[in-house]
Amino acid sequence: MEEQLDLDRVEKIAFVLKTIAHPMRIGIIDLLNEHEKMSVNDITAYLGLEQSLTSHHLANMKMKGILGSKRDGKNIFYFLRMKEVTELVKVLEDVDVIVF
Amino acid sequence: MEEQLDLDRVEKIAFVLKTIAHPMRIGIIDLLNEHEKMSVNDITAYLGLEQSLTSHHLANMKMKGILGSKRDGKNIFYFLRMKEVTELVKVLEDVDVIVF
DNA sequence: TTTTAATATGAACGTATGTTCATATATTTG
DNA sequence: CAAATATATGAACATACGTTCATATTAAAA
Repeated sequence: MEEQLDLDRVEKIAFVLKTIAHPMRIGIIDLLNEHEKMSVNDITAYLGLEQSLTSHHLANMKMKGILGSKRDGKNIFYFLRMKEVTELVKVLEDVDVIVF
Repeated sequence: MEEQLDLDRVEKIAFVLKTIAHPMRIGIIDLLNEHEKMSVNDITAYLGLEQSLTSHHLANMKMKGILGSKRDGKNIFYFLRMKEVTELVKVLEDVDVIVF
């Protein structure tokens, strides 16, 4: 029936979308979808970014509940906490878009 | 196997996510998912925004291929062109998040 | 053919976001 | 403990984005 806008609801949804709406963060999600957990170093290598930038992206997604992390010796391993985000990627996999 | 980052792919996916990652744009998608087509006036009323702001959001999503529009007299009706976006909303519907 | 209604457009502005760089912290190894 | 390795942090900066406001365009109605 969709009578009135549910602000909390749309804000929540937009919040998650906003958090993952970045090429490198999609890359991270893909990787963690196929690897269970992964060190910052390995993620950095895969993305081809600077260590610091990768770390910022990871911290951001962790803070917002998308990822989790666990230290093991010198390494810190990140993993997917909000598994649903892989669905988002899957939905858009075959969509065709004109990117600017 | 996920051996190397496919930049075009993640950029495409991020592009769509970025385009819809806003509370009011989620609201618009919901509305057009339940109504087939809708005038700017009605969308504006539903969202409780200024006419101009609604128009900007609509133009943005149209330009990027998410929406389409068709004039009928004084009115312009918008409709969903990229139907897949409703799936994105659906996936996040029941996720629980701490929004800041 | 002037007025009203519906919508679009574009400049201006503040805020949020992504990136870089330099440095800090933690853990292991020699 | 000193050095090396892995990661985090925070300031600074540029750019992108959302919003407002004033005005333009288009179509219908009076």
